[in-house]
Amino acid sequence: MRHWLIKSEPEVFSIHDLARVGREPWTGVRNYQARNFMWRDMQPGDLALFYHSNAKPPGIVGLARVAGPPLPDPTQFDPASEYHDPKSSPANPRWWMVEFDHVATFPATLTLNELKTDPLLAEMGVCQRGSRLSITPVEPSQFAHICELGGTRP
DNA sequence: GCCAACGTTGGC
DNA sequence: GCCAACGTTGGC
Repeated sequence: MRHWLIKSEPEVFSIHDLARVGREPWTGVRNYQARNFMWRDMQPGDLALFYHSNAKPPGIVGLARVAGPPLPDPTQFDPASEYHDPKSSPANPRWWMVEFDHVATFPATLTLNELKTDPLLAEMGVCQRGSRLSITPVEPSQFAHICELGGTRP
């Protein structure tokens, strides 16, 4: 099993929204690197850290699980969607997504500042200056450490 | 609101 | 294929 970190702006979609709906299609990713993670590398059952970006404070707020295989992101075919891609077609989809299930909500945010000041976590992608990728792989040891700090068992 | 980082676009 | 311009992300 691999481990991941997924970013979401809580004003758009928060860990509480995920807890409420239970399962959410991760639509709207329009970066090839992040797409490849979902399309090629994620397996059903993989666990992900749920990260709130553009939040006060930013940080990890819970856990999610990859619910199934990659699917074509339907928003790419919808002319009314802000994620519409006229260069894509249902016969040859360009953008893929997975669905995430809610696993846990941390009792408190594990803040970016805490991640950066922890020697075991400071190397994580999300801690690096200028990191903008919305999906990044996480080392199993880092994942386990974060679950412990977050007071949560996956 | 500022701005560094980085991806994308498009002229050549 | 190069690279300047531009747009977006996201912490601060």
